Amino acid sequence: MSTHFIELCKLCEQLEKEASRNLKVNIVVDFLRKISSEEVKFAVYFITGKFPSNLLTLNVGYSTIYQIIKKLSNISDNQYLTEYNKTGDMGETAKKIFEIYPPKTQKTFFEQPSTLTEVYEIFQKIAEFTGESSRVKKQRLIESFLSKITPLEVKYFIKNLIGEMRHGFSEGLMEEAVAKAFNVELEKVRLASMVTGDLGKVCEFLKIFGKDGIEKISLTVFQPIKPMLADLAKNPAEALIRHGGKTSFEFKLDGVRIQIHKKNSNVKIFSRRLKEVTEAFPEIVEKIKHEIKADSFVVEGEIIPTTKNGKPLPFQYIMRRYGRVKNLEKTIKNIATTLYLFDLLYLDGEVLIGKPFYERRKKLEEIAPNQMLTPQLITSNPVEAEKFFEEAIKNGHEGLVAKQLESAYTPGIRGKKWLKIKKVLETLDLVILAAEYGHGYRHDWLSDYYLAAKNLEVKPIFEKDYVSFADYVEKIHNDRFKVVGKTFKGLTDEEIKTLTGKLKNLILEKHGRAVILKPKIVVEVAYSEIQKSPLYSCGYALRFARIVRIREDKTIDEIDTTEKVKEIFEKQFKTTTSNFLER
DNA sequence: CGTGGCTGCCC
DNA sequence: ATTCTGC
DNA sequence: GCAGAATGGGCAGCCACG
Repeated sequence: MSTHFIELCKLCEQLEKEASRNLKVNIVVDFLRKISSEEVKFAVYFITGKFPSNLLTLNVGYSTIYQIIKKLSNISDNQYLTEYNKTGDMGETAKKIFEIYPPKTQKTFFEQPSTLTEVYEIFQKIAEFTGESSRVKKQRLIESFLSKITPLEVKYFIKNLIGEMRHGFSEGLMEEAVAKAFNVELEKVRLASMVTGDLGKVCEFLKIFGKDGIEKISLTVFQPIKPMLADLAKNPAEALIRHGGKTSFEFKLDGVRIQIHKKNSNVKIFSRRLKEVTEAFPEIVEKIKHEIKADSFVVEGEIIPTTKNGKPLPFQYIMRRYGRVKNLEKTIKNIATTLYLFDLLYLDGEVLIGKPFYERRKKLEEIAPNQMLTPQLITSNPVEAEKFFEEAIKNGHEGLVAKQLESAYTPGIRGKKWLKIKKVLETLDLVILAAEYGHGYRHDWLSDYYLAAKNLEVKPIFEKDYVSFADYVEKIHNDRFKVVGKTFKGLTDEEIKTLTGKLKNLILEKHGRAVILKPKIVVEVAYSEIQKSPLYSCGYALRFARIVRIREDKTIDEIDTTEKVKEIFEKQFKTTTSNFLER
């Protein structure tokens, strides 16, 4: 017995309206119970709005969908904008538009509503189109499907295409629903979801084999596992207290987190989101094959970009290696990598994720050479811990990760067993030069801000001097300011609301959902690093910028300059990698 | 054949 | 990735 | 305290288009 997609859409509408998490879970529990084992995994994907990333890659985003909506309904940009501004949601906007301007339907006979299986097959086909004119084929397929279904189905089909559900029911609550629907302990569902990376499959398994089926799901070599996440701590001393007085500190390295699976001579490398990236790192594969003394294992670690001497390079360099297929050999010569391992999840037939961290680390030390291990210090002394933190920074790393010695590997759960402690840089005082209306629940507020520093080196401006919106904003202000980043983080909803009121009085120009502002509002901005920017005209950008507070006491003459931004950028790498700047 | 826009994924 | 918010 | 929503910079690949 198959389930109609429209039933699932109605369920999502209920979730959207319901605030209570418990009730949301109950609604989904009922749905999962009555659905067939063939379709239950599709329901899991469609409700959470996420397909396992190794299963389907659609290569369809906002832009494509926007074009499709426009084409099918034949509306203008302004009509779309007016409708979008009411909700800030693309799926809802399409639903409203199609109710008023229904697409010309191609159906000549009465069509049955689509089943979950049929809808999934559409997604599969979208993913499968590659190569020449694949974009057109994807687009045509979506167009023909959207013109056959109801506006409500359009809404959720589109939401699934972009993966933004906004109904407050994501993977965490789905795990609860699955546990409840099949009468299994939540922890067991979580574990199964983590070792398979596919909650839909777990659900299908439960449906077919009943509640005992879940015992059969366990870590398997070449089946990537969801990584354990860390919470934030302010400093090493706080981490010590939260871990009960004694803990393990490791350098926090700024690269890409990977897990490496090996069985006999076969090696695979997976990313944090379980994508296989083996091909990008042939030198790592060789190291793993020759330098680790075990036949089969799953290890976890970080690959960082380094000079040939092993000194860390900025994060941007690893991105030139990550996922690279073209010019691999040449890039390898220019950007070396260093692998640091920090965990062992499986070794020669034994699953270790339930074992305490200190035991896993000990076994890791037995099979891996010392220089391949993340530097570690186990201590109960806050002074020593602080020294270790300083040492990490001095060596060009991000800070420390504290790991509770007794803790099991609980992938996905952001608990307090692992704590990250990151270095803090001096803040910058910047002016808000432009802003954008937000999306979803923030659609009525100017919630995204362009941050700019004072520019002392003003050069003559030419008509054609800009390519991006940020450049245009600078031009409007005669280049007196330079944009160094954008942020939506740091302010509370109340502050955003109040600020929106103030900013509306400063509008110089409107551009779609963006506004250019008179330079007036000064904010103190924190960030984790200053990066080289190919996007902004001053050449620098803030990484992870967030507003600390609004500086009512400061005028725009008192904000920081691009010179200062440059100084901080250069200071960042002076101690470690002085020579990379010249390259 | 080069380039720009879009997408996915890393942090 | 970071931050805030409702449950 | 957890789960979810909102959304940053920047990299490579890939396709569309001139």
